[in-house]
Amino acid sequence: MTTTEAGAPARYHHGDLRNALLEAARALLEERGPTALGIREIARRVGVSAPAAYHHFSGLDDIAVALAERGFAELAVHLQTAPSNAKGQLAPAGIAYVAFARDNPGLYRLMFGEGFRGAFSSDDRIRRLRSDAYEVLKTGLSRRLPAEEIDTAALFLWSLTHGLALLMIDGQFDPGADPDTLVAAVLRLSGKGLPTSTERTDPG
Amino acid sequence: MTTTEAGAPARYHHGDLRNALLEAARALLEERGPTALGIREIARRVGVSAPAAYHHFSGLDDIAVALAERGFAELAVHLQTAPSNAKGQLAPAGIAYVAFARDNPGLYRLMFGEGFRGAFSSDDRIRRLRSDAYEVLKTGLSRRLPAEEIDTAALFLWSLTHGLALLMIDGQFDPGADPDTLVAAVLRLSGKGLPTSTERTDPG
DNA sequence: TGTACATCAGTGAACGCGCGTTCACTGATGTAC
DNA sequence: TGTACATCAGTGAACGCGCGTTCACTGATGTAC
Repeated sequence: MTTTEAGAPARYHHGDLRNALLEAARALLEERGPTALGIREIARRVGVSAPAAYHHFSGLDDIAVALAERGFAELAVHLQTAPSNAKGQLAPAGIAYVAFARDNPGLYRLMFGEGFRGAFSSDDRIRRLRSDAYEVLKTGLSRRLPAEEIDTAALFLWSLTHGLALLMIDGQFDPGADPDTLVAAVLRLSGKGLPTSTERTDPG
Repeated sequence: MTTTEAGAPARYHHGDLRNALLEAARALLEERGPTALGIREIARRVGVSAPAAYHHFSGLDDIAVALAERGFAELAVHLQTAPSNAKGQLAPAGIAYVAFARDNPGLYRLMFGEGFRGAFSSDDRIRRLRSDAYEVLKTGLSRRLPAEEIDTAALFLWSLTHGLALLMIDGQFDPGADPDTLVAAVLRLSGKGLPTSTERTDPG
């Protein structure tokens, strides 16, 4: 009965093809990036013909959307289980956020539309998932900030973590020996502000 | 003699094809994104055969690199001429940075590798340009911060502006009536820090 | 001032590729009786 | 318990497309004498 496990010899019906396709797609995503996502290559990796995928997805865009959905769901779990998030501290969640992106760079890029901008912008599922994530962030901030500052603060935090995550996975700078330490140091500034800063904006 | 201007009737030699190709490529970039960059389409827009481009570029990757080079050069000018940057204030430069990305979203994405990750990561010109930009940022900070804090502060600022720029050009949130005001408000937090923040990191 | 010629910057045709998707099909499964 | 049959989940072949790039070529340009 373990024949279904490892050395399963090409049964006609796969049994869990939808899942298998998504997993293969995800591996492809991490190996070659969102731009390289393709139905034929995904099917090839699963050992199935390309048209078989159409019994489970309406097309390539649909696969991309499903991957992004999984990504957002995982990210949410990741953030909610970040240590001491419950105490109202932000750094642990920020560190977890960046860690997720570093662990799943291809997926993270896909989640933000790379390669599928057209498909995503017109898809309500994606829009919903992103705004859900954003609401979680705002809720976290609501414990610590007056209502009228929450929107700006949330955008500030999201920008910082999103930017840091992307710069890291793009390899845009030398992360030093311990990337996590660097992330923590940068996030610490989000509480302290830049020292001796004196920016003013012109009135008018 | 003005025949060379507008209604120029298909001369065999173009005269300034390299430039024309880059400009057409840039328009394409903004219309359809880095993923849609293609030699055939670029040549088509200029009204020239595709192989003609090979007299000026070694291939598609080379065009992308040239575009990114122009982008970084323009961004640098944009930042250096930001109002009151000379006074050591950071907000104007930050606002200019985000404005550049908003004005050239396709180009900005390309500059950070979208669609040409492979080509860019192995290209020294790009690497050099990015680290040049980063040095400019650090120099700006050196007027206001002790040396040992500059690296972290620079990464903090770059992450914040990069993230904010991308979230804006991706249309990830409602920018409200005046996007510039929102950007200014977010950047202001980079000096103040998040109010009532008390994050600590565990020792060990 | 005129002409031969090297060089430069275009051309159209073609190659080979891999893609997403559709089609008519067939093998496997499970349910009704 | 056995059998007919609907349904589901695969298959291989094919379509049409657009791409990057190469090739042999030709028209235009400019320089040497």
